[in-house]
Amino acid sequence: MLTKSTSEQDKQELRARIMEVARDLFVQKGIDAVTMREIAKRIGYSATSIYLYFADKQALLREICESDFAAMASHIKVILEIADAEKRLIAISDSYAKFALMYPNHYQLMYMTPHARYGISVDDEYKNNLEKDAYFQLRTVVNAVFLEGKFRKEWNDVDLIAQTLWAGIHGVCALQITMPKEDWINWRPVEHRLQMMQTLLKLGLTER
Amino acid sequence: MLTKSTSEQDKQELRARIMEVARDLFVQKGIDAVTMREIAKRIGYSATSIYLYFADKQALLREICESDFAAMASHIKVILEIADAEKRLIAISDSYAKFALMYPNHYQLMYMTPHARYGISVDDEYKNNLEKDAYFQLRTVVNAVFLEGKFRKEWNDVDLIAQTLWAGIHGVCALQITMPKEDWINWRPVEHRLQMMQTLLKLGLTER
DNA sequence: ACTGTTAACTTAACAATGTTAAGTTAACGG
DNA sequence: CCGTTAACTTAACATTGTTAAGTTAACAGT
Repeated sequence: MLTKSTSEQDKQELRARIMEVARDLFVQKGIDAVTMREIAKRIGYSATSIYLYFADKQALLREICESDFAAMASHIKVILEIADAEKRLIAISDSYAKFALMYPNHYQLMYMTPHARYGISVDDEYKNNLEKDAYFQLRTVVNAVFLEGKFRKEWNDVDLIAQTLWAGIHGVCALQITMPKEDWINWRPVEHRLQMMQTLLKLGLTER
Repeated sequence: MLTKSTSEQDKQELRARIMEVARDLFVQKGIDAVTMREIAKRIGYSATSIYLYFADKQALLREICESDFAAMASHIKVILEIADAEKRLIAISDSYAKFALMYPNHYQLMYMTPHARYGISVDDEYKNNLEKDAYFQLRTVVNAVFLEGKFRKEWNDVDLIAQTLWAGIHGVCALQITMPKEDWINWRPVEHRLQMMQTLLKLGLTER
């Protein structure tokens, strides 16, 4: 406002700042509860300035989502270094859940918001990419364990296995985020629920 | 509009009609995308008339949710007649998933919307009630199976078991609803994923 | 049949929202 | 130092949830 972001770098920085502030607000108050004017005030510009950097609110949201998908994948990526495939699988599941519960609102944007409704569509760059696609990471690890012959014979569809594992962890996290303390349910600690889910899935997959 | 709803019965009917129409719109377009004026137009009254029957949009939403919780519980209730406890458990899980996938938008309102954010809080009448509380129904059946000694010894916390089972089924359904066809995931049919989830959980819970 | 009274309903209005169009002004090139 | 352009702002619009102020339908009593 005092000075204009004229250089390419300044513009990129301002763009990034808008995304940061917007994500914080989205995450804190919900997408529809955040106004463009509020975002603008926080970055010290007028509301309409945002439209110089993003086509509209939806586009802003979409970019935030994409960047969060990447953040999650990079959060998980270190796991892929682990040598033992089975340990890798446990670790990736832990890591996924940890991300979900540490950043519940990011997670909500990414995996609990009906994408079609908000016009979210992920760029191709994020698909089937070990760096940027968390599902692909999981599938890859599941495949490694599968190739080592660690699963019961009846489980021979790697995609099906990965998707079921995903659903299990997602279910625990999503319920925790949606109904964190509905008093009529005698909730057990989310860590216990996660632990149990992992154990059940593992027993079902591997024990003979 | 031509005639006024003066008798108690007329008023109740109009109230119910508002809820019906509003639910249809909510599930079809999302809560925030539906305007009071749109609901009003469909019932043939002015927008402000809705406020004669519901305090505000949030209150309307809350009542719809409550009524849907009851609908689900009643959908599940017939299951409780099944004599064999283990079969009852399978059936309740099938029935839950069936409801979720048959009425994805109801389900979304009920179990995938952060309740706090929309000020949803369920009336006491729906809690710990075998007629109206689906979680309580599940917990009851889990308890019956537990008392028959069908679970492995290490699983001795009935709430924990029920919550983990719930999370498993919920995870499959919720992912299906949120990302029904994201093309970069090689989705297996949701029926297969459900089947596998149930099998894994059962193996983990019962097999020695 | 008329007339109040009341409760059901409508219209008008408000502040707030996303977004566009029209103005300003800062910065850089000459 | 001036003119052009791109960055930014102000003004404005249609739409939203909601409230306040009006209208009118229905029923009760004469």
